[in-house]
Amino acid sequence: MPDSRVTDMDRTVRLAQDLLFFAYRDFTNAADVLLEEIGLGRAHHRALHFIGRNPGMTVSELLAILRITKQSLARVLSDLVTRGFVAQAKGGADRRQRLLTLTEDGAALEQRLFARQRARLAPAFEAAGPASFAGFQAVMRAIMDPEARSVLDAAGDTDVR
Amino acid sequence: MPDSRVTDMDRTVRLAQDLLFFAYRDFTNAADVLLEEIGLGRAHHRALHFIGRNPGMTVSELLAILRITKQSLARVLSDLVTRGFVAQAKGGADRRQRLLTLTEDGAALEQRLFARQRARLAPAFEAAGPASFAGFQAVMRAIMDPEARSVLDAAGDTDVR
DNA sequence: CCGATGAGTCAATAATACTGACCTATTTAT
DNA sequence: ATAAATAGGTCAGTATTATTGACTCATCGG
Repeated sequence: MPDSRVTDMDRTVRLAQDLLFFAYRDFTNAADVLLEEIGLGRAHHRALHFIGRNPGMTVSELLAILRITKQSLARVLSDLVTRGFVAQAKGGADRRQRLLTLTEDGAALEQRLFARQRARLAPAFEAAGPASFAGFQAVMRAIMDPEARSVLDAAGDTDVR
Repeated sequence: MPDSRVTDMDRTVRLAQDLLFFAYRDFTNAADVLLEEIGLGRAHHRALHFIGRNPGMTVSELLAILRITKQSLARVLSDLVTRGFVAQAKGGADRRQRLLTLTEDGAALEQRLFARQRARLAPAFEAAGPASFAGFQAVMRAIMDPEARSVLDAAGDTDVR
């Protein structure tokens, strides 16, 4: 008979799997109704979010964050450019690059989508309290790839408005 | 000019969006290589996980957790039954129900998938410490639908082995 | 017995992703 | 100056996961 002991950490990890699934499911769902009205999908929302958060980012940087292929992003991005939500500008230092920014319309749309998710998240954070949020942040950072933590730290800098 | 003040909570929510995206992305990625070897997808993994966690659950219950349609689940479930990872038994009380359980093979596969995600999560939890985990748990619970919290509490009971 | 429910199924479609190949413009290194 | 590498775009084909809507069958409950 194999040793199939279940450790405390096993139980903790099982719980965390459930927590991640349900919280992420309901977090993403929050913006879905609005997205459907507008005729965009979650992939478009993700692109809007990260471009809004890192204005002037390159296509390569966005690809690295989303971890999808160039072809998958191409459709999403061309939708957003065609509909006037995202603008592309030639890079100053490197003119091969296309620096991505939200247009005024894009920023307005992103704000509306953001408001939906804020309505879901803000009460949760207020209920849990700042100490819990700090723990949440520490754990989430520890889960992700080290490279993602760097992106996160860099994003904070450009978040001034 | 519209009032476009950015509050502390706005910044907190923005950060949380990033945290949720990156942590979930890398958490789910952890099992992907193994899934591909076996020829299954993430949808199959989710089903295996929840059936393993709630042995004897009905198809309806699984649908409610995954929040997908019957048709989407049908393909996934029939794959898993055909390949001998999931067994269906007629309900005792209500014989219309099909009670879902993992077979021995299914439990073994789920263990292997679990091990991948544990390898990603356990070090993160150890690094963050128990206090942070408590905060993480509190926040994640607060984010999800109240109904999901009930499912979570119920799942804990059947997790004895 | 009859309406409601749990489950399964058919057909058609959409969103998101993939691989692999290829092209242009531009930068960087030799 | 030229060659290799890089940033970005594009074409064609395919896979996965999801959708809607309509329908069947078995079983449960009043």
